[in-house]
Amino acid sequence: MRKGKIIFHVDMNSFYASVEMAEHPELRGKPLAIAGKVEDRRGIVVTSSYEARAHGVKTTMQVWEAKRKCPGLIVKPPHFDLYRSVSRKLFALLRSYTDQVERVSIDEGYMDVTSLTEDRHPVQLAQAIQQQIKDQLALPCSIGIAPNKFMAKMASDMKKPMGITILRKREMHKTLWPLPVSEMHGVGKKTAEKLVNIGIKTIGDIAHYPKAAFVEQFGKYGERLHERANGYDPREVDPEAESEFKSISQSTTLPRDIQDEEEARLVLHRLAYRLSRKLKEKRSLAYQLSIAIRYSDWKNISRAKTVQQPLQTTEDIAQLAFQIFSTHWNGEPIRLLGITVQALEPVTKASKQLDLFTYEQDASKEPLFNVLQDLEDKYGSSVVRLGIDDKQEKGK
DNA sequence: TCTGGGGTCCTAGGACCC
DNA sequence: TCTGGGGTCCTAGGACCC
Repeated sequence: MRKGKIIFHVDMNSFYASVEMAEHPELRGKPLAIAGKVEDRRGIVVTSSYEARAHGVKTTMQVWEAKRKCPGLIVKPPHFDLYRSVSRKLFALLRSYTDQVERVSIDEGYMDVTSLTEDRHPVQLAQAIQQQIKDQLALPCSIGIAPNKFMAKMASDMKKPMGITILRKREMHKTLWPLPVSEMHGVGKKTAEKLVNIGIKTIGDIAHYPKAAFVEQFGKYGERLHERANGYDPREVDPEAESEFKSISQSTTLPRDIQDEEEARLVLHRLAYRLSRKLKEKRSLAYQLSIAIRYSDWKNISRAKTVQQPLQTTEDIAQLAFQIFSTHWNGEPIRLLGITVQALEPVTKASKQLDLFTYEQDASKEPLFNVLQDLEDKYGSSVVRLGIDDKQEKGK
């Protein structure tokens, strides 16, 4: 006979803002927002402290609007190197309890603590972890405790900051099922609308909907939603998952829309340079490249090409990206350009006739670099990811 | 004077092959 | 003499997540 598993979901509260407060105690208790590129249209709130949220500050809000809602708001630029380094310490701390730790992002992860809870109550273990994170990193977190990943994730969301929540299967009817579908992890704005339109308003409504009919309407995705709503989620905690990346991308929203092919070429070259660096850091080659264009009306297109000779250098990536670009750009003003590489392969396995192990020269020696640097000085560099600890607004 | 950047997974159609 | 089925690869787009 087998007992079920016990899974923790550890979710840092308001991570970037909390790290800043840990680093700068004078900020504690104040309304704080982290925002990139305040000077142009890319200047939006990445995350904010609970004090700021109390005034209505939200992720993705423009800085001027956030300040209007919260006049005392302190705005700081993000320090990603710092956040990454704190994140490494956090996960080292979690791994000191068990190697069954899966990092899902800079500020959240799952732990399979089944074996640790044989002689220890899960809540007591969660308290110990939470307290240690507080003591050593001066950071608040919430921990969800449940028999699977989905329920643990939902649980960690229920009490913030510094919450510990157990979600049991036998109590789903009063904890999980009354929640609106929009609160369900995996249900976004579009699906929530569709569900509500056919009378499915709560997670319980999903759970009780006839499964076959649900799968018919929503496919494989629907099947998973239905299973999860019923408390079933077979996904294992996978410590290796993070290293099995499938694509790498670089994109940038331009400070102003551009309509000039030469400017686009320079931007693509700069993206190619960064992408090439990432590929080399990860010791990978790519066999597929796609570019993304967002037009000023927010229409997105992507165009891909698979190649026989693997890509890694700036010049190879830039050349192919520009070739695809020039055949597919419709001439309208461009808001965003991006390059993604896929079909990746470790460099060690790749054909060795290609001299790809050597790194390119430092970028500052590239003749194009100065031009690109000028462009960047003029336009600013790319920003960051948002939504740390925030439930992204799913519309309502 | 709207709305960033980096990912994953799924679907669906067409090409091509046997 | 209007008619297959299965498999794989490639491409484009969309939904979702943090």
